[in-house]
Amino acid sequence: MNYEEAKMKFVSTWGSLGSLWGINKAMAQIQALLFVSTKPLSMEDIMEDLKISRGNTSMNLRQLMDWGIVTKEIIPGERKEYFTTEKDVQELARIIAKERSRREIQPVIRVLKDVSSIKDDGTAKTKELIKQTKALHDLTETADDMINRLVNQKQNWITKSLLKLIK
Amino acid sequence: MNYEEAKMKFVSTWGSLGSLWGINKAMAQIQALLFVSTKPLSMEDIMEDLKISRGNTSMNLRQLMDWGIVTKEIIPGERKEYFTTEKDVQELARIIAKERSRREIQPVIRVLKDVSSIKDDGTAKTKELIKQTKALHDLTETADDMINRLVNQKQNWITKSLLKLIK
DNA sequence: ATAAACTTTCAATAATTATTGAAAGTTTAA
DNA sequence: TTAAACTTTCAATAATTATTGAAAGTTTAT
Repeated sequence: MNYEEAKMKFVSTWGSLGSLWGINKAMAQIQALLFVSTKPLSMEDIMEDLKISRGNTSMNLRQLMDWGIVTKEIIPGERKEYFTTEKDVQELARIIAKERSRREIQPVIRVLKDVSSIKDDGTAKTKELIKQTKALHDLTETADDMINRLVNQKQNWITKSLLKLIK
Repeated sequence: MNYEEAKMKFVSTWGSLGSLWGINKAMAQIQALLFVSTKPLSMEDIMEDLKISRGNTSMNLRQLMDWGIVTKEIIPGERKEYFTTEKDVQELARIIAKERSRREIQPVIRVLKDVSSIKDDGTAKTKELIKQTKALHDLTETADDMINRLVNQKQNWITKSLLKLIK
């Protein structure tokens, strides 16, 4: 496997993994491309390499910037805008975890709280609904909290946490 | 909010959250419905409650069974098949984490390993590709391993882990 | 062996989501 | 102020994914 093959394989695999962290294919591929690039890339560069349209590139770059994963780089003397992504994997994990929590997990926690707070009318089915949604609420909230703690220990969080679990 | 409203709210929220754990809406809604039901439900029951077709119900129940989340319940004297879901949230989390790891994370880890193992031809771009995919490989592998350790401590894993992290 | 009761399969269709491309918008240089 | 260089927007379209429903398949009771 040569450089180009390996790069394409990485970009497309990372792209199809997008669903795992809740973003679309093009968005994940753009991020992957920037992630292994030695220098900032222009919109032209990205369009050409991934064979996607200008509009698509523009929209997905904007989304990546909203996530805080990609930043605009101004190169003096150049008219074009250039883009780079966060290169540190741990910082990347931190940003992604935080955003997913905010966008998807928090709203669900709120619904679970509402549903599990309905008035207990004494029937078995109401009791079951309350019990089960409460259990789900507690699990979701605790897991979310744990992940946030983990990722907010900026330095080497995974290694540290793992050590604590093993000992 | 009365029982029916609360139940529907829970089922539809959990359904739209399906994407978070990598399954489709109907599948997540069926699981949600079983999760708060006081008794096993038949295909009829599910179709009626969620207003989805027989085919859809059948296919999604099969998938839930493949995941190991839902099981068939034979009720003596009854011709119909009945279904129940795992009711314990921690066991549920364990199953989901394990399946997602197997289905999605492991294949990606393999690709990252392959890509990061290409021959270093000395160029800056090859060095960058190797370095970055190796970092991603290590992060992904360690995170996956950590999650597996966490969820395999069947009893109260979240609480225990959290305590270890706080102290 | 037959038929009723039930489940599965899968081609057709619908719904959703992503992508394009061209027009409108913006910025910069002269 | 003009025009070139570039980016954004968004309606139209394409691609993907989910859903239906009816025919085929299976099981059970008689």
